[in-house]
Amino acid sequence: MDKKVSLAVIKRLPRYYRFLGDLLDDGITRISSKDLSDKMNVTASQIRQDLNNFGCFGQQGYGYNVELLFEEIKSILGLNKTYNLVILGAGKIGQALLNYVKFEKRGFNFIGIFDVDPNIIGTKIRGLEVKNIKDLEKFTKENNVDIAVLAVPKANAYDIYKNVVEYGIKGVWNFSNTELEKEDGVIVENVHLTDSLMTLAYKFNTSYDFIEE
Amino acid sequence: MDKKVSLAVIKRLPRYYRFLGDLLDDGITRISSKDLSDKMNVTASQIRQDLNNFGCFGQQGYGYNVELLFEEIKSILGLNKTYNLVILGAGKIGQALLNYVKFEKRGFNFIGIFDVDPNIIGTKIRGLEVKNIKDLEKFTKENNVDIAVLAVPKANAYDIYKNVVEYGIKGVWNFSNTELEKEDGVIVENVHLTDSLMTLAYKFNTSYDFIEE
DNA sequence: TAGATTGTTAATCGATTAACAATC
DNA sequence: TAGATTGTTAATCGATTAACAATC
Repeated sequence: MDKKVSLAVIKRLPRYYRFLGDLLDDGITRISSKDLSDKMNVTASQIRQDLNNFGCFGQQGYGYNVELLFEEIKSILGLNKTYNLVILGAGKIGQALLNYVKFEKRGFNFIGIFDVDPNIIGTKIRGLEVKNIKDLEKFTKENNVDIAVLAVPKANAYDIYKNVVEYGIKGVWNFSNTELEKEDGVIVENVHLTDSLMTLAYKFNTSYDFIEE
Repeated sequence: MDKKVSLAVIKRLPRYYRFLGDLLDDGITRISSKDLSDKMNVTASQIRQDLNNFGCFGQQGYGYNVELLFEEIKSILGLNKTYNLVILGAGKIGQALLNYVKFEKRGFNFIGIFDVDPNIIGTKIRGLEVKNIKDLEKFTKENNVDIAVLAVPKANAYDIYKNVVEYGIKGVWNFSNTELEKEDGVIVENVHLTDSLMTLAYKFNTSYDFIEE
C-alpha cells in the first residue's frame, strides 16, 4: 500500500473495532455505513473514506459484513499477532496495568516487570517477580521484548527511555509525564493523564467556549 | 469571548503549559515563539495563533514573558481553582490514580472513593476509607463533588454513569472502556487505554504506512 | 429487475502555515 | 533609532462531507 494513512484515521480504528465487536455480540451480521454512522455519531462518508484507506470491504446494495469487517480491522490494527511487554516501574500504575487482564486477552502479554526500589524487587505481582531494572539489558537479550511500558517517575523517564532504545526495544507505551524525543525506528505512544485531566478542567469551566468533539 | 476555540487548540494547551513550566524551572524569563517552536517541534505561527485565541500575551520585539504566559495558560486551563473528585471503583486503576500525588498538587483533590465489593468497602487507601457506592448519592448531597472518576468495569459503567449524572456531578473522567452518551451540561473526558495500545500496535507494524505526528 | 449502498471523485470546510504591517 | 518579534490577515494544505456513477 502506497498512500500514507493519516493519524486521524488510525486513531478512529479502535473505535470502529469496539463498535463492530458490540454488533457481533448482539448477533448483527450486516450493517450499512449509514446505520453504523447513526450509531457512532460520525458521517457515513467518513466511515467509507476511512475504510477505503485499507481496502474495499463492503458490497454495493448490501453494506458490510460485520464479522468480516471486524476481522479486517483486527488485522489492520495488528491484533492477530501477540506482543511481549515489559513494565518498567512497579508502582501503582505499573501494577494496575499488569493486573488489567483485558490486555492479555488481546495478545499483549506481560513477560516482565522491573523497578529500582530494593523493597519491591523480589516481590511478586500477579505471579510475576519484580526484577531489578539493572537486569533489563540481560532480559532483553534472553527474551523477545516488543514493547516497554514506561511507568516510572518523570525524573527517571529520560534515562530509562535511553536504555530501552539502546537495548533495541521498538515500542514504548509512555505513562511518564515527559516528552520522549523521537528515535529512528522506535514507536512512542503517549498517555498523558495530567494533560487529559487539564483538558477536562478547561471544558469544565465556561470562561472560554469550545467546539465539541 | 465570542469565537469558539477548536478542540485541537485546547488539547495543545497542556503541552505548552508543561514546556513553560520546564523553562521556568530552568530560570528562563523570556522566550520568542520562534525559540519555543524549536523546542516543541511545532511552527511559531501555530503557537502565536493558538495563544491569540485567548489574548495578546506577547510583546513585539521582545517575545513572551515565560512566567506571565505560564500563569495565563494556567488560568485558561482552569488550574487556579481546586476540584473535588470522587473515584468510582477501588480496583487497581482507581487506587493508582488516588496514589498519584501530582494531581493533588495541581488542585485535584480526591475526597472519596467508592466500590461495590464488600471485601474492599471499609478498607483504607491512602488514608481514605472505601465507601459503598450506594452511599454516593448521600455523599454528593453532603459534599461538593466536581468530577467523578469512572474506574469501574465496562459492564457497570453505564449504570454508574447514569447515577453520576442524576446526582448532578458535572465532570466525568472516564477510564472504563465504553462510550458514554452525551448529557447536557456534563463534560466527559475519555481515557481509552486499550485504544491507545491498539494505536501503538498499528504503528508497530509496517504493513500500512502512516503520517507521523 | 429495482432498490440499496458502495467506492470514489469533487466540493467544502477548517486548520495550519506563510507573510507582513504594526510596534515594542 | 534599528532590530526583533508580535498579532493578524491571506494563502495553503489537508481532512471532512457531499454527490453520484458503478454495481451488487
